[in-house]
Amino acid sequence: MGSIELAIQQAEFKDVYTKGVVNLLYTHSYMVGYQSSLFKPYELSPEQYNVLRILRGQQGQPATVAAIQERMLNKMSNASRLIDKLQAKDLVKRDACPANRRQVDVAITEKGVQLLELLEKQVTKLNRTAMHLTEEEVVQLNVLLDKLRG
Amino acid sequence: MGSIELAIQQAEFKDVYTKGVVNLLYTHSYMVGYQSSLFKPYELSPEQYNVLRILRGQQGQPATVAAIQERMLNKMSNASRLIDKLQAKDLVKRDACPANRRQVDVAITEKGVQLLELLEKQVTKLNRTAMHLTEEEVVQLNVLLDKLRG
DNA sequence: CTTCAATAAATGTATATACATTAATCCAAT
DNA sequence: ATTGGATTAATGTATATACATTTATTGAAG
Repeated sequence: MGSIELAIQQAEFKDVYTKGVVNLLYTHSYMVGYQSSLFKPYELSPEQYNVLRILRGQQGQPATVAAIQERMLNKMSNASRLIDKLQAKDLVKRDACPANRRQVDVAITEKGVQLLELLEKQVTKLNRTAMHLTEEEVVQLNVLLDKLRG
Repeated sequence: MGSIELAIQQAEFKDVYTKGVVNLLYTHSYMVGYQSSLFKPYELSPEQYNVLRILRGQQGQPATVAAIQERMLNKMSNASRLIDKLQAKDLVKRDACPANRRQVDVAITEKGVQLLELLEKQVTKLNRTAMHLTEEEVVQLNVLLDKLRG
């Protein structure tokens, strides 16, 4: 009996694909649990953290709300309101985009950069310790996940 | 540039573990998107579907709310209210547990079994087509995910 | 120039989730 | 038998999410 069957106390799966999906959902929940507890003291959700990372990846360039939405891990979440939260915490700032007044330029603030740097160290450490895999196995996992999505 | 970097337009990851976590979150969102659209016509969430599966796995035996909670994929979600929803749709029923009146026996109804059977065929097919992996690769993925959680 | 479809972001609204608290019941110790 | 801590489920409450609608603006076609 594999460990996913044990974890959710299911006797057996109909097929490996179904098992794979359940395993993916369950493992996701496992990792998000870890991350959330790390972010909690800073009142940041995992996706908020991710948006800060996206913005810092811009090398100082701002990004439009739509561009952020596109790069978010959870495509369905609401970038506009998520940015509201980050702005309320002074981690990002919004500016009217001069070239196109429909768009809004979002950029990470100095405070955001500093929080991100602080968190990043902890996240990196956490990811290593929470994933009980060797580097080679993680590489293999990445290959499989990339292929999975086609 | 691997496909996860392309998908979220990120230049490069600091390390493979961080990449692995992001890849996991992103792939999860990909699969949930598929599943949700399948369940949508039946006004069922993926976790509600999962609870129906848990109950049917009981071979007719009811399960307590706590037992269901334990086996749910998302440990943090609220089993009690989720069961409310299923009960409102006549897919499960609640009965006082005679042995221990604090507990509530939850069981799948005939209607629930029938909906589950209908959905299961579609889910099985979807899982196969949405996961662009061979059987061997899925087996490998399952091994890695099980090991990941330690 | 005016009109109108397309686009970008924000907002409305319903539901789901996370987490704390409450209410009922059980059971062990006195 | 009574008390008090532990357990079980339900509920309260705030926030997040999913999805539709609205508002403002753009740019192309007439």
